[in-house]
Amino acid sequence: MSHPPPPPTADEPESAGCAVHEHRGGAVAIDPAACERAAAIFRALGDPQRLRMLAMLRDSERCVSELCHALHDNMPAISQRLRLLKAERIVRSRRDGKHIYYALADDHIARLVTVGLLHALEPAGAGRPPTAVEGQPAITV
Amino acid sequence: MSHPPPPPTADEPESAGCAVHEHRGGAVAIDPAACERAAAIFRALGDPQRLRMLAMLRDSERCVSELCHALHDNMPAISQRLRLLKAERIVRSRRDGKHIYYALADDHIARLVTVGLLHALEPAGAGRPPTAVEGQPAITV
DNA sequence: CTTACAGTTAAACGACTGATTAAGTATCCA
DNA sequence: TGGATACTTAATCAGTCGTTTAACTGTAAG
Repeated sequence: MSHPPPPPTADEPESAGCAVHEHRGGAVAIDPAACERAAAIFRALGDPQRLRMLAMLRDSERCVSELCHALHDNMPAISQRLRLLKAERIVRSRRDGKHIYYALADDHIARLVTVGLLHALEPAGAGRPPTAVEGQPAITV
Repeated sequence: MSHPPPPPTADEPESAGCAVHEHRGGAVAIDPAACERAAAIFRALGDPQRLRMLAMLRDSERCVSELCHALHDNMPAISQRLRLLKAERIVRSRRDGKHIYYALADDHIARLVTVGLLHALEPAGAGRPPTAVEGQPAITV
């Protein structure tokens, strides 16, 4: 009792209240806005149906009917997913006559989809753990 | 009316019912299990709080108290998130006395986190669109 | 202008998620 | 053994997400 957890104020006090035995410097220097945006992208990728769709679009652009047929789903469902993906600027759309063609917005998305799917295909602990020693060079992306 | 959309049977008929004007071969050859797994990973990354945590763990392993302090959140909340991440085999845990240290499970996760955050930092359409012409070499990851 | 095709939008509803509070487990030290 | 620290688990509950049905918009063809 007697020390309720401090409400999430957005500063970085090294004061008491949280009895951590021994702190490293606390290099939290992560841009919150970037986290928010990246999480939104990941969340949009975090659905099997949407991911399948994106995996298809990675190869080439497709119109909605094609996606419907390939994914065995009805048009409103596909359209809703496309709308969500477009709102996150993950896909682009282009009209051609009666058809609307969708494609990935940029290469980064394609890379994310590919890396994710590759990881999913590999055995459980394929990439050896990053050895957790601080001071190793940053990941080269 | 008069042609209700076929219920999602799990085969791939090129029969009628879906009036697509002109199909490409339909190279849907995406492993559904891989999609499911990859989507699960993306979904786990798709939360700002969890992503911040993973961004910290990318640098070095941390115990729960450290994460609580750095992220300004209470322990059960952190613990729940860690549990979820561990269930998806995204983080590993190691006990040392009274403390439990968490780290990323492997390099792939670190790469995904890094790529996602980098993309989020860049301006809107930084990676030029992948030109959508089929036949270009596969993305080299 | 009317019909058919291609796609979007709206609204309702069930399922899942995430935060919170409280209680429980595990390890160390005196 | 008792207490304190470090962390986990359980249970509740509000908010969010995704699917579904139906209605609506836009384009081309006759």
